[in-house]
Amino acid sequence: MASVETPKGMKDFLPEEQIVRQGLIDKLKVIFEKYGFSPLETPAIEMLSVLNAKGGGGTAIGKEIFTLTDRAGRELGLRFDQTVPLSRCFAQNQLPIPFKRYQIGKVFREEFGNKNREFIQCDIDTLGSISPIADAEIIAVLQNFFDEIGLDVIIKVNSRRFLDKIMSDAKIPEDKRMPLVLIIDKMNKIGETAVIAEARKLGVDARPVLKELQGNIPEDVAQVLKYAQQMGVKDAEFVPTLARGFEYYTGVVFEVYLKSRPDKLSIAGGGRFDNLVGLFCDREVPATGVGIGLSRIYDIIKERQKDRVKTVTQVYIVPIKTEFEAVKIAKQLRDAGLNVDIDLMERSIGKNLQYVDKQGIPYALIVGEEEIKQGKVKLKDMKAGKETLVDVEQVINEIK
RNA sequence: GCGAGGGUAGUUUAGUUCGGUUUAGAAUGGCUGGUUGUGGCCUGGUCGACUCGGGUUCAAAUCCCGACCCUUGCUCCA
Repeated sequence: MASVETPKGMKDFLPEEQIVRQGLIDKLKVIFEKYGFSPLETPAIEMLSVLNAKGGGGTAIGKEIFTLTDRAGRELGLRFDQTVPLSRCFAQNQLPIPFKRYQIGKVFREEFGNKNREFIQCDIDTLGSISPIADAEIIAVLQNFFDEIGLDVIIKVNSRRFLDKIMSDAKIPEDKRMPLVLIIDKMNKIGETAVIAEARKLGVDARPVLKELQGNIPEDVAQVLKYAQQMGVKDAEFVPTLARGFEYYTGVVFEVYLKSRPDKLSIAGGGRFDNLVGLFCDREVPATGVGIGLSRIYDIIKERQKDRVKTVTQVYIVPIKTEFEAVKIAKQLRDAGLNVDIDLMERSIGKNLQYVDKQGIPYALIVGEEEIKQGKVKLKDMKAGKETLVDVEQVINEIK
């Protein structure tokens, strides 16, 4: 027998789980489209040079890219996010601005911590606009989605520009700024003392920077929050130590955390990346967007999921020596938009009902010779245990 | 990648202390029968495991070494 194992960091999602995950995706799509974002799909594999474009992923991500080589010797890599491919795609095509798109797909990172090396990211981005309304819309989408799935979150907002200005005012050498930003980013996790200690290891005195951070809310963040509130956002707030790891961010940045676990992993993150698209073409294209960590959100909500559904089937047809008539009834129901399944195992009626019960299918449709004679079928509500003799039209109305 | 703890059927697990008393036991699950006009209960049968490789030994799931994988902390990020 061939061995059965999935590669490190890759896993299967059985129907029971995938139904939940797809439900989340469906909700996201509706909201994305409500805000005027259209679907886009880019390849999972990109030229390595694209993924490695200067400033593309930053130093941290460089080593995390899954790389491969095709037979012609071309150096390729699996996308580690969807923002870099988006920038490449936009630069390659003549697209009108603002270009608002969403993309839901798998991204890959060969990370140390070995957990999910493959995970789903749901991205929305707006290219071509410098308006704070564009950033506010992104935040509003986040609020809308997390409200809908019932997660209590906090949306932290800050500005890279603001951080950079403080750094340069404090005369932090250019090459130390990014590392220092990353240390400050850990503030709410490790605390101020540890941040100062780590910065000292870097050869930098973080104290004047931290002091400056206590100042007023930066103008760009204020603008975005103002519009966001007008759009109904209530959980967003200015957090001066938020920074985010990618180097390509240039302005406002935001990150979403569970209110109950604000020091844990973020479940969505994004911001302005006004220089990224410019790496792939001659003109400057301002941009803002967010990546939502669907895999992580699923991990959170799966624990509160109780009666888990194992199938999407709504009604299961149990023929009793009436297979020929039954398949036609299945077609009628399917044409009416129902999810219909029919016995393929030639099981007895008892075994069929056992199967229906175990799968959690809400209705069984018993199609016997007696019913056929009357031009009817017997609809069984599995939960209530009640049976009614009805015609096919009524079945459709009942289940819908 | 580093530190710590683990790895027994699809899943949860007994057995590992102190090598032999076990054809590795159970529960749950899969298939199937009791039950070709009625499921959830009951009951019979059946399927299915010691992560891999080496070593010690008369004898290894059990002890030793190595690899791999998992969990957790660090790290990183969605």
